[in-house]
Amino acid sequence: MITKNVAALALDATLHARGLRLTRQRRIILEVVRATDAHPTAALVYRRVRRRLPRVSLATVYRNLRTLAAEGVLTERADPSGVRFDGNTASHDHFTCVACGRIYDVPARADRAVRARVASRTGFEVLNHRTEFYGRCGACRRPGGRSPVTGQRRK
Amino acid sequence: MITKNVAALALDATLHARGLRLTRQRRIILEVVRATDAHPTAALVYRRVRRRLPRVSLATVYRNLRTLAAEGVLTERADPSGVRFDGNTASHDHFTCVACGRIYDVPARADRAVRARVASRTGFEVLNHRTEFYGRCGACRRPGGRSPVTGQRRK
DNA sequence: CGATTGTTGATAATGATTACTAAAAATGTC
DNA sequence: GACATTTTTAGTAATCATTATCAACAATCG
Repeated sequence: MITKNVAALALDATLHARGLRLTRQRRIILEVVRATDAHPTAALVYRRVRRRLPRVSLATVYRNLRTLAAEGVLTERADPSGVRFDGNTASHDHFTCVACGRIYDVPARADRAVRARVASRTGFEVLNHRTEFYGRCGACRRPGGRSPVTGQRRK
Repeated sequence: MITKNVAALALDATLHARGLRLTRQRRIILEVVRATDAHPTAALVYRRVRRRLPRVSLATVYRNLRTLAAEGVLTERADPSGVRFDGNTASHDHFTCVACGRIYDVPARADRAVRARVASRTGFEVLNHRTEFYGRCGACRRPGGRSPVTGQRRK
């Protein structure tokens, strides 16, 4: 490839500093994760990567999601439905709709007071924090939305 | 059984209202989860229950953890290391030590303002929220604690 | 008691993730 | 570019956690 965009160059440098290479597979896997805010599972990433790299192996997808998460290039999240990945590495919170299961990003408040309070109470060193909200999203609150109990559409 | 304590009676009533029975297995599984604040995995619960009921089946443990969680008698939590259970159903936050992996309970602040703010910003209905803190706990900060990077003891 | 319903233990089945390995690709050196 | 070295890949087997199945058992109710 003759041209590379700036982001790819920066990423390449980041990886190289750790003895890692920016392969075609790795780049596309990252692009797929970054292209959505739907917090995809490994299986979903695999399906989408395969549209662009039909011969990619599922193991390659898993391996790279893990590697990229370890490098901090993307983040890993777990909830009872399984492990999900998030290309948005900026600090942010999440809202999980108990009716439809969708996970929405919520901008984090700039709130170092919260960390400081926990640190002073526990004596622990707080490096990071994230809040998970649970409730019903706009779509599910409206008539026709899904009930959180029955999962059926409301009228 | 001739005597039952009040808690067991209340639980029995709760379950009966849903057509569920308080069996020996179910009661002991719950007791085991409640007896620790270590947020045990299903495998750990199984090992401990077996000390009191040597013939219990792993499937019974899974089945009941799921059932009890569905009844709201205990809660289910997931992180990248897997699914864990929490007998403390009071609203509280968590602190995960990135060095040793231990999960500590952190008393929740009485903070409806946080929920209200998210609700007004998103238009969603917020039913619940929980904050996850990450950092190094007291033991791991001290000399001899584990480095979050290498996992080795520090000197 | 007898009928009904819920539960258990044992184990098979499933699904997600990881381990393994020979071949291929990327990188560095001349 | 050719070569040696290192990393990565595809394909697949292995592992691990969880769930499904089902016949036997236990609790509950009339």
